Amino acid sequence: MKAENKNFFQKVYEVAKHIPYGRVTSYGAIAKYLGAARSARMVGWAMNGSHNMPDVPAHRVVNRKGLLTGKRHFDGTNLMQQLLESEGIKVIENQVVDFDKHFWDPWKELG
DNA sequence: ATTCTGACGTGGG
DNA sequence: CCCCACGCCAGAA
Repeated sequence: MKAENKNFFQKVYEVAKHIPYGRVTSYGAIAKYLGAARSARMVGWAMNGSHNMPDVPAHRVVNRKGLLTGKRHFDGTNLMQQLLESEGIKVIENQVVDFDKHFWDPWKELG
């Protein structure tokens, strides 16, 4: 793991921490915001390492369709969905309802 | 070194 | 909307 990646991870965590309660965003949005639009997968990988990090709501990060693709990386089978629903976000068939409505744009909030 | 695999996204059909 | 192919890059085997 290169030093730059570590910084990249840190940036991802920082952005993720800013996701407001009851809002969601996509991996691609974060990647683009960080200037790594072509490496959206790395954002997901960064989330893989977010387990150690406190205050990193990985459950608020989904793919572009609002699909809870990372649900299996959480403990249990529906922890991710539970967390989202506890924040007032409806989830049906592993998919966020009204995704565009709950979508949080990093550009809009962070500049 | 090589070949998958994957918490993704885009574009064509 | 769906499906498919491709680009992307870090790990695992």
